Amino acid sequence: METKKDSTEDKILEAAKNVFVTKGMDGARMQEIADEAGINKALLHYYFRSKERLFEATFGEIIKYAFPKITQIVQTDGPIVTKIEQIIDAYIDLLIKHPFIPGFVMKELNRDPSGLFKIVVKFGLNPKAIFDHIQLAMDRGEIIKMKPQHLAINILSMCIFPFAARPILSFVVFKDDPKALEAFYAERAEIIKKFVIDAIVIRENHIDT
Amino acid sequence: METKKDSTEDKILEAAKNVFVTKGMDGARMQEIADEAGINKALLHYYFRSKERLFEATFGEIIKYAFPKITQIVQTDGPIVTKIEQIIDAYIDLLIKHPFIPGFVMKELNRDPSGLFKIVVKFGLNPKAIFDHIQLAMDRGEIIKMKPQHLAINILSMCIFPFAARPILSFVVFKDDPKALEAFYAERAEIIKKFVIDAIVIRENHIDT
DNA sequence: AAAAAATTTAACCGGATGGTTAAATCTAAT
DNA sequence: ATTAGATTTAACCATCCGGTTAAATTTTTT
Repeated sequence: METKKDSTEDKILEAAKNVFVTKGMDGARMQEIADEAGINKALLHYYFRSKERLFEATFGEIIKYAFPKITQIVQTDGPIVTKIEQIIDAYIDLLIKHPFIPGFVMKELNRDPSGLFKIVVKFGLNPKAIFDHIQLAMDRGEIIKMKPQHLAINILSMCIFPFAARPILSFVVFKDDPKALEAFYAERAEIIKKFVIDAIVIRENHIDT
Repeated sequence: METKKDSTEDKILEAAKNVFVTKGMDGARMQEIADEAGINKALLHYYFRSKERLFEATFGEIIKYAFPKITQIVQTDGPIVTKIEQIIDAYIDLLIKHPFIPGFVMKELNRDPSGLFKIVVKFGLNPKAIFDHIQLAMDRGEIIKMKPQHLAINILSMCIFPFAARPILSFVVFKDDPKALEAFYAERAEIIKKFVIDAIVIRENHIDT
């Protein structure tokens, strides 16, 4: 199941990713990572001196997929509805490819939120720019008015949560029917897009607050 | 900050709740729980023989708040829109009182999904009944049509996710302004209700699929 | 071929941690 | 007052685990 270069470092990072994502930082064992990488513990420390460093390297690899470049999409011109659709498409696409990211990121950021600062600067996250953009579209009358944060979180919630709560969905909603679960995920993009648009486009009988 | 009977067992459960919720099963330390309960480790094992048992007891206590009686609300008669509003109100109310439940539950169910089975039977969770109920309302033309699972998950997502992702919201969106974050949470119920209703009520210019 | 780097083996250290134990002390019920 | 249960103290054990080390072996580079 290897993907890129088969170098030992990559094998380690790949193995670490698997173990850390399923077990978390606390639950992960260096020995298990070594086993999964097909090497021994000594070599593991030979490459990454400590569990801490290995985790940080792995976390960095994973977090890349967590915050896609929505800023890029937002910066283009065109109706905001189109941009929202693009963002939803991009996000769901990403999450279907990396379904375990949300759970992992939320778990670890809850454990130790200190890493958030690095992430924000590293990815140049600028939520304010996005919120301003949304606000502008609202002022222009493109969509109904609400605090931009609420709209953004509403969209992100519907995209991310179903993946973060995958075990619950899997067992409680789709009683151990993996096919049905995958089909559900595949439908999400279209569903969310329609849902959001129906909620925010302005119509005659809209009670605008 | 004690609430109910000040019995030792309650003190332990209260302390265990705090520690387990913040540190998780793996990260929690028996010594820390004993300290937090104001007792010693020996007495801790005197009441709950092992960490495993203590965790299970605590988890049971916590999980009670995770799946509120939406079934009750659903079973009443009246328009489904009203019921949806009641459910959102109930859920947000609950989450504001217990903001750390979502993160904890998702973390632990991800770590060991085996506990889900017990929960489902214990609480008599019957999602199918809910889905059927939604489907019926759709067939009656009360709201637009979509797979009931999507509607339910959309609503739950917008309710739960902002709490599960609290650290991200706190730092990235409301840069260390706790007041703003609390205000945001307080607004959620109204926002979600309006959002959902605007998305699902039938209007003339609705493109019904 | 020689040198350097990568990898293995296997043992070990030390600290943290879950759990136990035995004796002593305190508290509440009989 | 006696007794049983609750609680403390303090030491202890076994295990797990992150990390180290030294030597041997293999692979790669020069």
